[in-house]
Amino acid sequence: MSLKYEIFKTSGKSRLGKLHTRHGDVDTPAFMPVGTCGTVKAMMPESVAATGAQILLGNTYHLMLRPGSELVAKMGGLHKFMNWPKPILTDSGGFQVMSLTGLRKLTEEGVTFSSHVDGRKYFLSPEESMRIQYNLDSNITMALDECTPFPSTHEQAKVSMERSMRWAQRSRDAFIDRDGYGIFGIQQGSVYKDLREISAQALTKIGFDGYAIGGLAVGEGQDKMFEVLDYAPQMLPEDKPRYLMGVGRPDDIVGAVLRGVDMFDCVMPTRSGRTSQAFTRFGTINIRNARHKEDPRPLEEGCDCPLCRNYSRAYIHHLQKCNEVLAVMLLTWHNIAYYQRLMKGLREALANDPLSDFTQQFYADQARGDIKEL
RNA sequence: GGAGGGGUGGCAGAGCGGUCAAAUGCAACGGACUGUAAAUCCGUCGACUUUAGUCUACGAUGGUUCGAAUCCAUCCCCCUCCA
Repeated sequence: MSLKYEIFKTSGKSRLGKLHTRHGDVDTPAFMPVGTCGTVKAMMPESVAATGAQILLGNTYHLMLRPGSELVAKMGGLHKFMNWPKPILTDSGGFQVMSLTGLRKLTEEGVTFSSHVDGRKYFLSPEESMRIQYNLDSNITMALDECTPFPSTHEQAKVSMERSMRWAQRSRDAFIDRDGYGIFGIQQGSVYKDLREISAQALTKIGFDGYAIGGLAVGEGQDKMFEVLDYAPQMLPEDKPRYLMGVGRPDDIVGAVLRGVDMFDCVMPTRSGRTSQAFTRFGTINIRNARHKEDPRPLEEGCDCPLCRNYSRAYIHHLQKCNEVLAVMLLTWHNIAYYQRLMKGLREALANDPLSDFTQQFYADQARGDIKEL
């Protein structure tokens, strides 16, 4: 295999590790900010790096439409194109199979999308997804899958998962091995344990550099998601990174790390930054709320992001009310910084047992968020 | 002085006899957001009670009418054009 993964220490089901890629290392547990269209919305790549992020997520479907993977290749690859020299993982388009239902047609061969931009038709097969991600120079290519929607009956989830497994094989076959690059398979099976098991076995048999858990955080709720995570990670090879796709809220991430997950991505910190929700040690804050109008305090005491270092809640509230882009930029920066600080805290706790001290403090702090005066 | 056009909920602005507590937008207040069709979407927005309902409301007063934001009279303001 072409991607090296080291596990330094485990604590319960949790693991402290490091993933080595051609473009640098990634300490795990890791959170990957989402940069769908070749940019983390409202952030300069240098700023994203300043938060401590070591790897970004890009998207096959969106970059295929604009500007096209050939152009990105011609411009020297996605790292150079977007000025992000560190590792990049690209989603295969599998999430769009679910999120763009109605704009796509699914067959055994692949998916035909009617572009949400101009209606033009695009065909995405496992082979085509591999070719595009190769063009993008992605360090971690994701197999093309179908993110199974929730709720799905056992039968629907089975049919969907089985196709994803056939596509996983085709993805693996079409993937070109290179040093410092790798491909991850994606487990499906919705909330059904037997299907998750079959899926895990199929993927393990094919053999990947890492294994993702897909089809979660799609509306089933945290309780059900944790039920699945109580067993799903352990079904996957122990010596490879495990990536929970699209998750999540801070407490989702902590809960998943405790259950043995190593990698995460989510639009939550960036999207929330654009919709005035800020994440803090003491829970979320909607900076648009009137109670912040005359609050001279920083958003989060002790945070070293530019927002918290230099501006008051009153000022961010004002910027937000005026629809100023700076509000979006600063809130996004803060949220990404918060997520990276959370991951760093988890890693440090894992390095210096016991992890339970950290998680106990985390849950206690989050609970205090109910006190609105904070 | 002459001619004309207006005054509607925080603002702008529809409505021009009943289906009007009054469209729509903005503002205000709150909520949602999980591999990004999202700087987006949803709700509330006269008062009191709340399935329902009661009361006070479209410059002011009086009138016509079963019924008026809508028609008439008077008054008070505002705007445009001509002297």
